[in-house]
Amino acid sequence: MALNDDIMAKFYITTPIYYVNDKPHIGHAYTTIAADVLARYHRLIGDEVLFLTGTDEHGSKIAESAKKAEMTPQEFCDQTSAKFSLAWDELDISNDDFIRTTEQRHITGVKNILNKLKESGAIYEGEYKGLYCVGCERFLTEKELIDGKCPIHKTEPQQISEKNYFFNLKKFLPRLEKMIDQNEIKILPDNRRKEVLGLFKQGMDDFSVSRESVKWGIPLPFDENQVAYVWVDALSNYLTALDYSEGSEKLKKFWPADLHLMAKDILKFHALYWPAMLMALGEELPKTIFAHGFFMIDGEKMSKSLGNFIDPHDLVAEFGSDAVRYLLLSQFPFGVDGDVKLGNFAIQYNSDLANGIGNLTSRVLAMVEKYFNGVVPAEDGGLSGEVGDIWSDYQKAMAEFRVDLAIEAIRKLISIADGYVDVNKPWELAKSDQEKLAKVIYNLLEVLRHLALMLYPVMPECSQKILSALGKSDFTSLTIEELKKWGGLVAGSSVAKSEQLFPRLVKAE
RNA sequence: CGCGGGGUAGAGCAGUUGGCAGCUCGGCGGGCCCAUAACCCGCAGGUCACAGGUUCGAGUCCUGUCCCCGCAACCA
Repeated sequence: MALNDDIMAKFYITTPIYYVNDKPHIGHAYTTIAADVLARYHRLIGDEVLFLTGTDEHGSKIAESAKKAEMTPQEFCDQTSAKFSLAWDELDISNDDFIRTTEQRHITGVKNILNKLKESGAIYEGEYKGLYCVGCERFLTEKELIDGKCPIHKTEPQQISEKNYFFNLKKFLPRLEKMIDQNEIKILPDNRRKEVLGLFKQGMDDFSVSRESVKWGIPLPFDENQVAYVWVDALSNYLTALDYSEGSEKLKKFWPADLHLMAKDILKFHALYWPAMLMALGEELPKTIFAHGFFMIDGEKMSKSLGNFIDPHDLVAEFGSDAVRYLLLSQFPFGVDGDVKLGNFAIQYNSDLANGIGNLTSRVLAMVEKYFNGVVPAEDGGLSGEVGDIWSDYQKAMAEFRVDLAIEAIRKLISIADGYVDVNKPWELAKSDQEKLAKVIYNLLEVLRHLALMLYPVMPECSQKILSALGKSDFTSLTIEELKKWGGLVAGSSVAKSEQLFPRLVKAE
């Protein structure tokens, strides 16, 4: 976040690119929604945002899957990649770009990167030794073997070695360790940072950047018989989306990335391999790498064998996009692992969204209608202090990428407003004190405006509905300082009733 | 002794630098009638996994023990 709110900053945020060997599931959605919330928040505070997501489409697994589906690899990728795009549309994801590793701009960029790495001397030739199964046409690990044989073909794999190119990771480790240790490159949450620092102590080997046996990939520019190893290919997307080359305007404008967001499983690649590659390239390192946790579904790990992957599409169909975004992010603190009980979704939907946001909006707008014919009746500052405090909490949370705490702040604001109604009893004031009634209603309306603004990153649709009921739907031209200032609503302007934001779900118990 | 995370109210989780155990949901009791059978207040419910230790004081720091879960096989 910009320390100085009146200077417009850029904010480059990424999700991992998702591997198209799989359909989008709730885990992909979690990462992407979180990124979207942060991207939208940064737009709200006036940053120029580049929010990137996309799909990772190379590798022998893809080629195999395509074969099974009787398609060319490209057709297969087109089809699955489209499923991700569609899923993100359904969830109102506001990504500015969607990169696919089979796109020409990516292929060109990766070749630029590989050439540059080669020229810098970071890449050297070596031998990759392993157990190769002819039937599978790939290397197997020791642990895949059953009785020393390939579990699929029941044959003993051959011990062979192929020529490979390696990246000289070790050379960059001392400098990288120092930078991470001194938080020049921030790794969050803090326990993940410690985990990464622990890896340095265990020691790490150079990694291979190419494969000879894989055909579906990007050929090395200096050796056409090899294709780029999946991580070199995939990680590069953060640069190739900026048209990585000497004179790229996008690169100048947006690099380095402000935030690489991902789940904890691929932290190692982002915290070690990627920065080391960037050092070799002579590029700046990402400012922050944030690895969030995994979740379990009803106490069980998400896995293919258990078949408990959830399709975000089904959730959206049941609760709506806004609610899914809210519910997923409010299950547990952002960053740690947590358990998601699906049965709680409907309960929480009713308590937080229907009874909370929906009902508050409804009761306030109904009172304006009833007591003042839908006209903002006065101006007052009765709740400005409380709202200011909530803004502080909210912005602090967002600056620390703690989306869950931002939601917490929103909940608190709703609770304040509900309590304010109860204490002031507008229905009694209507009979005794019109002047005070006008002020009370004004304060509630103004709270609604602030609520809607804070809601915008998390639930854009609901936010828009509230703002347009208040006649404030166009806020993009205003700075955050202007927006969050108390008194945005002017006496005499008219307010519409809103449709039910979150219809109550009938408990299916 | 592979590395790491964790065991706090019926459920899901917070507890920052040690200073009176909190939040949400659920349960029970009251209040209110503007609102989506919504809202507000109060109550009950915890030996903070266990055993030691440091301290005026430990959920928090130290030592040990037990249990759960990740990482080496798909996977955010």
